[in-house]
Amino acid sequence: MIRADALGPVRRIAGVDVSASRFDPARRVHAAAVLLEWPSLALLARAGASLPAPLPYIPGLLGFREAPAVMEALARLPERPDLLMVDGQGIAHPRRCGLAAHLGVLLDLPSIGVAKSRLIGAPEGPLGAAPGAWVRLLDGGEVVGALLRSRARANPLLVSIGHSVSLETALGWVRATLRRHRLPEPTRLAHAAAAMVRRGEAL
DNA sequence: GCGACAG
DNA sequence: ATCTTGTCGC
Repeated sequence: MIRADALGPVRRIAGVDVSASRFDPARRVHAAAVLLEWPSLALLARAGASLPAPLPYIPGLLGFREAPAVMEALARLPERPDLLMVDGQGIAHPRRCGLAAHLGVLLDLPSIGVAKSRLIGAPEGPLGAAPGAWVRLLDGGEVVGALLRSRARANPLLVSIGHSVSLETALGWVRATLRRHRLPEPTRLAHAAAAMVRRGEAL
């Protein structure tokens, strides 16, 4: 995986997320991909895919569980995005291979991980209370990501690079796609879409 | 051995 | 992740 910026002009941003029911005997993983236009953030397309989970949820192995369904959903989009935002970690992972890094490499797409909670690492220091404040996330002396205060009084987002994007650029894109919610639009809309796919509703 | 642990 | 509506507050 490439940790430096290697992305072209960004016109389309895709957001992906997965939803699953713990009671489903088929243990299906429902993935959704949304395609947004930059800079309007207008919704261009949505697609979903449901596949049986290859394995149960195991911290550290999320990529193997969710990547297949996510890749199928992305393949069903009418166009390939220029940038991918994923609900999960990028390299802020024990072996630097979280879901976002996993997907970025397999698809060779610039990718960013936007997780809602921490898997590994520790903040370099206290995080400011003001929206936009951020602090680096360290693991064994290595910078693996950042905590970003996207909204006042909301738990910070864990941003980490996936593939072909630097951490500075990743933070820039996350902040650029934030609106009035805790999660950036690509991930927020993908989350809602994935829930619809799970319920069998039309996108 | 004891905790921690994305979704 | 999911079980789940309304409600309190900015």
